[in-house]
This record gives sequence, C-alpha cells and structure tokens, in this order.
Amino acid sequence: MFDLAVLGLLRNRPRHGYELKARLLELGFARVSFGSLYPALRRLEKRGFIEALRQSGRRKAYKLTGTGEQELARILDSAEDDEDRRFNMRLAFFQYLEPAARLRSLKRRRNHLVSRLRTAQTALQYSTTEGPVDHYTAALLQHNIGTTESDIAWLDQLIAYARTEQEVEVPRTLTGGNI
Amino acid sequence: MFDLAVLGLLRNRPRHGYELKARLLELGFARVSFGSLYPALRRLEKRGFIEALRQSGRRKAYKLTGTGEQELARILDSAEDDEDRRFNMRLAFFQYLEPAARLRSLKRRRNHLVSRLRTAQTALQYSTTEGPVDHYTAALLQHNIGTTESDIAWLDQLIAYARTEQEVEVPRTLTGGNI
DNA sequence: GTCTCGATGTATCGATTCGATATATCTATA
DNA sequence: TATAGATATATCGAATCGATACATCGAGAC
Repeated sequence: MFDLAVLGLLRNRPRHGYELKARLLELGFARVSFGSLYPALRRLEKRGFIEALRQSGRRKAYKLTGTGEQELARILDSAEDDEDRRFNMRLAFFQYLEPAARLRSLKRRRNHLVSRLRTAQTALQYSTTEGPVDHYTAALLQHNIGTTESDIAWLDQLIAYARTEQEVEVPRTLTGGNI
Repeated sequence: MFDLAVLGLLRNRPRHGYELKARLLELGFARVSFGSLYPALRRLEKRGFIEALRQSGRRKAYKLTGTGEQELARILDSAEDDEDRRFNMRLAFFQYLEPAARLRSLKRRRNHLVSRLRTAQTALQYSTTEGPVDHYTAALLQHNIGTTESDIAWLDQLIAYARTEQEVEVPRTLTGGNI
C-alpha cells in the first residue's frame, strides 16, 4: 500500500515525506500516518527503489530510481482487488499503467465487487443465520449492498471509458463485447 | 477493532474462533484474518474480558465475562468516528448502547463525514494543488465526494430513527431540534 | 471399505501498519 | 521577543495483515 503510494507520487517528481502525506490527503487517503510513511521510505530506499537527496534545512527529498519505476509498474499490474483502499490507490496511478492492463484490472475489480454483492445479499436474505437482526444491523447490511451496487455502476463507467481508450489506440479492436 | 468485534459477538452467546469469523463475514467485514482474530482472543482472555470453555474436539468456545461486558460498553461509547470500518463495527452492536448515546454517536459521525466532504470538495476544486489531474484520478476524487454525500444521507436516516427511539423512551423530549 | 477432497478448526510467523509521542525549525504576529 | 502554529522528521510498542501449516471430520467416488 505505502510502497505504491510513495512510488506513485515520486513518479512525477522528487518529494519529501511531509509533502507525500499532504498529497495523499488531497487524493482522499486521509489516514496515512507518519508511523507508516517514514518506515516505508527507508524500506524503499534500502531496496534501491528511491534515492534520498538532502535539501535545505531538515528536508529530505526522495526521487524515484529506474528499478523503482519497474517496481511501480509491477505493483500497478498486480491483482489486488479485494481491499478497497488498495484498489483506489492503484486507480490514483492508473496513468502509469498501459490501457490494456487498465481494462483488465477494472474488470477483475468488477468481478470481485459482484461476488461481494452476492455475499451481502445472501446474508441479508437469511437474516444472517442468527435470528432477525436489530434495526441498525439491518441498516448496515442494506447500506453495504447499496454501496457495493453503486461501486459496480461506477466501475462500469470506468470500464466504458477504458474501452474507448483502447479503441483509440488500437482501432481494429472488436467492439461490443460484453464485460 | 477486533476487541469490539469479539466482545460484541460474544455478548449474545459463547462462540469459537471460526464461528466469529463466519459471523463477521455475514455482517460485511470480509477481511478479518485469523492472524488478527486468534491473537485478539488471547489478548482479551488475558485481560479477563472473555473466558475459554473447551468444547468437544479441538473447538474452544469463549464466553463474555462481567468485566468484558463493561469493556464492550466502554468501546461502544467511545468517539472513534474517523475510520469507516470502526464506525460500522460500532453500528453493528448499537443494540447494546443506550438510545441517547446512539444519537450522540451518530451526530458525531455525521460531523466527521461533513468535514471529510469539505476536504474532498476543496481538493477537487483546486485540482489538488498539482496541475490538472488525469481522468482516473478525477473519477476517484468525484467518487469519493459522491460516496461521502451518500453516507451523510444515510446517517440522516439513522439519526431520524434514533430520534424516534428517544421520543418513545422519553416522551417529554423537545422535538424538532436541528442536527 | 477406503480414499480423497473440501469444509471446519486452531495456530504461528515475519512484515506492515497504526497511533501516540517527541522534537526541531521556521514564520507570522501580538 | 515571546509564542503559537505550521512544517518536518523520527521512533516505539501494539495491532493487524497475509501466508502458511496442520489436524479433524463428513460426504461422495470408486
């Protein structure tokens, strides 16, 4: 997670730790703590994926190395579709992934959400194996279903967009295939 | 998180580890690993919040103790409104919290979401301090806003419901106050 | 009958992340 | 010239994750 976040942000230009955190906050990843960020920076430096450039004062900027760029590509193309935050992080750096891989990734994520939806619907139907649930639990289960449905619809939009990207790049593509 | 999950589920009746995990899955908490669950069980047993009853075969059921019930009440009444999963977990066991505290908790959560929404809107407006963002990042930012708005609307429903609960219990309540 | 496979069930390990805290610097302003 | 708040790096113990190991049990194949 943090590896992806750091590498993805440094792909643009060198940045220091505090700046990384601020940028992640802007991207909607609010709960990024320094207790995770700084260890991640040292980890990535030790592995040779980033390099520290000491700046004025106490600031320490990091820049992405060549192998770091490869590592970023590897993580972006990996199939981690289960955890929401991880997928969103990947999406935030989709620009660095080739269009064909983007489409594959979006479809995988969609499949995952559909199976999650089925699980949620089943749980609600059978009143979750236990007796009937209280109002708040029922509300939670319903909300989970609604949220997941909305996420699937959102992915459908993204998939449609990714298809057009593909078509522009590879005009001889067979159009109209189903998801 | 896991303390709340375990204590909340054992409040009903004794259960063993595997059963706890299955029940959490039904409640929509898919990513509960045994590597977190079993350590949590031992932790809670050591603190005297739960007791192990050895069952037939390898099964080990745990029951909630008196102090465990107090600890559950304490956690449920705490103000951890920032992390989504944590709040949802609290909601799943709202039945064990007094109605007045429920209403307070829901309002706190709403305030938190409103401030999160403002942050997200500001980020999108200023194209996140950096230059203009690519399509996928923009989609992510937009989706974050939509999701948060929808969560706030959901909380409004829950708050309305919690108010009626209060009125039934305390009929002399001043009605019609704003959130 | 017994073999095998999948579900049930407990457990541990290294790595990662969290949450709280400490501390130094720089800048505006009272 | 305090002093308060934003900027900036860092660390520590505890909790969580993800993978893996391993044992039991029941059902169906053969």
